[in-house]
Amino acid sequence: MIDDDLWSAVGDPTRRRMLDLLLVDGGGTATTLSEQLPVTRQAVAKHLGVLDRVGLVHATPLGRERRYEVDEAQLARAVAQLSSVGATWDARLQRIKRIAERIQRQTGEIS
Amino acid sequence: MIDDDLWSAVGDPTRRRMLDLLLVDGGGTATTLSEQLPVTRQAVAKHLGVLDRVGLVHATPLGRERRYEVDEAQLARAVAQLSSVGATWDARLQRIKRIAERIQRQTGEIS
DNA sequence: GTTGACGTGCAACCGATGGTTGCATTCAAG
DNA sequence: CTTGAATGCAACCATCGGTTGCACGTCAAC
Repeated sequence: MIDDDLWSAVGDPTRRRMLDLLLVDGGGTATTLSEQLPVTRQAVAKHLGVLDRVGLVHATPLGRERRYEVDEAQLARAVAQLSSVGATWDARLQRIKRIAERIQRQTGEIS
Repeated sequence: MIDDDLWSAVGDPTRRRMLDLLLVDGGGTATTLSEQLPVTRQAVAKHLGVLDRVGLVHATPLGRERRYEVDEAQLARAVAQLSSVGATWDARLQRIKRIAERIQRQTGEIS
């Protein structure tokens, strides 16, 4: 079954870009992330809270800053669910297509 | 580039279930969908509006009802984008892992 | 044709959420 | 100790998913 919390966490475009930045930079703080994003630091902080709550990132206090890093295992889980839903729809599409072809073939035989 | 509108359209769990129902039933109306969902007809109607606006479904007035069907090509596009983002993250994760291994190897050589 | 039932559309309302601004707090550095 | 950078907290606003209520068509049956 799919985890709606994980999906909706990844569903927000800003959070997706944040995950991307955290991956390429190998971690970051709310301030450093907000500098590379079109939103304020506070908005980034809220998003980090959401990502933390579903376990996609993990915070470590470092001096006066709060460094966040991606939890690779959890992100891998999220990726797996994405591809799972995609595969389901893909299968349904192909099934519909097969049925459509079969019906067309039968109709052809009848007429 | 990724299409945020398409993504956020399939980002909602109710809309995902609606797409699923439309696929297995081969189409439906706001009323028939709401009977198979834990939300009201009006909520379903709003979601159908969203899906229609991004081209994932297509409506055809039929007597007094309004029948909706999935636009397979557009859904295929959405699936492609899902797997695209997933692949990007997957690649980043593996790259990080490779770098980590290399650093570990170097550290091992140094120490 | 009227009546009634079914399906739809529109509007108002509510709670959650993504976003903002502003301010208080903490901690490193001079 | 004071200053500046980083965080945290609170209030506020717009949007969105969801609801209820009502008005408008349309099909069918009397």
